[in-house]
Amino acid sequence: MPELPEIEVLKRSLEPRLAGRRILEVRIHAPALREPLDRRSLMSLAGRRVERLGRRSKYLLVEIEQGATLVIHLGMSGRLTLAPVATELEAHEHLSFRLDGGERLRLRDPRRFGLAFVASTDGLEADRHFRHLGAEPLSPVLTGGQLAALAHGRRGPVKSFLMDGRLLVGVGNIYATEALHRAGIHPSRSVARIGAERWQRLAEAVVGILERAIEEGGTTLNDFTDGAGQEGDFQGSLAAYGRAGEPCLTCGSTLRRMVQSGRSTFYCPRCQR
DNA sequence: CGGTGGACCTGCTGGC
DNA sequence: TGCCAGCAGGTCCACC
Repeated sequence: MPELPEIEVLKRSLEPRLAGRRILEVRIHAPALREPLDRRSLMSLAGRRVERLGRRSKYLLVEIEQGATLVIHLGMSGRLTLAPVATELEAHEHLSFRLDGGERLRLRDPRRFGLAFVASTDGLEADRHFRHLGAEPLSPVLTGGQLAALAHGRRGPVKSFLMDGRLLVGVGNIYATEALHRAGIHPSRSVARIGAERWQRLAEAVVGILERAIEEGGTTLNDFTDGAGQEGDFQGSLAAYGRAGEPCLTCGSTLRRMVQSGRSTFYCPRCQR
C-alpha cells in the first residue's frame, strides 16, 4: 500500500499528537514481522519521551529522547493509529505503545511485510535498511537533470528505474504508474532512449503526483489510513492505476494492463510512447 | 549491468 | 453455498 505520500500523510497526522508524549508501556504480540522483533530494544523505549517525527523513503521515523529512533515500515498492509487505551486488541495488532494522555499507538499488519525496530538516531543513515537508499524526490525537488544523471549509462525499462529505491525512493507501483501516464511515457521505454525533455516532464510528473497525493491524504485501496484512522482520497484521482479496460482521461483510448517484473502496470497505448 | 521469478504472509474477489 | 485461483501498495534474494 503505502508509498511516500501515505507515509508523509501518516507522519503529519501523528506528529502533533505524538511530539512531547511519553511512552509508558510497550506491548509486543508477535515474534516477527518481516524480520524478528527485537524485544529488548523495543521495550527499552518505555519511560522515554517522543521528540519529533520524520520520514526517510517509506520509513516513518519516531525520534525518541536519548538518541534512539523507532523506525516503522508499513510493508503492504500496515496501519499505524492512535486510539484510546481501552480499545480492544485487534486481529494482527503486533505492537503497541501506551502513551501518557490515555492513548495507545498501535501497529497492525496482516501480511507482516512491515518492520519495526530501534536504531541510533545518529547512526540511522548507516543502518543496513538506509545505507543504500537513493534520493528523496521532494526535498530537494527532483529535476529532469537529476533523473538523467541517475539513468546515465543504464538500460532497462523506465518504470523499473523509477521504482529502484537505490536511485530514487518513495515511488512505488501506484505512483510510478501514474507519473508515467501523466508524462506520456510508456513504462517499457528504455531509459537509454529518454532525452532531456522527457526527463524533465517525468520529473515534474513525479513531483506533481506525489505532492497532489499528499494533499489528498494519500491513496486508500484497502488498508491505508492516517494516524487518526482517516482514509485518503487520491484513489479517486488515479488516472491509470487499476483502470485497465477503462478510457484514458486524456485521449479516450482504452487503458491496458501489462505485467512488468511481476508487477501490474497500467498504461495508455496511445498517449504513452 | 539488468531482468525475471520466487519468497515472505493474509485477505479479498471473481469465476465456476 | 463452497472452493480455488489470482491478485494486492514492498522488499530481498537467487539465478540467468
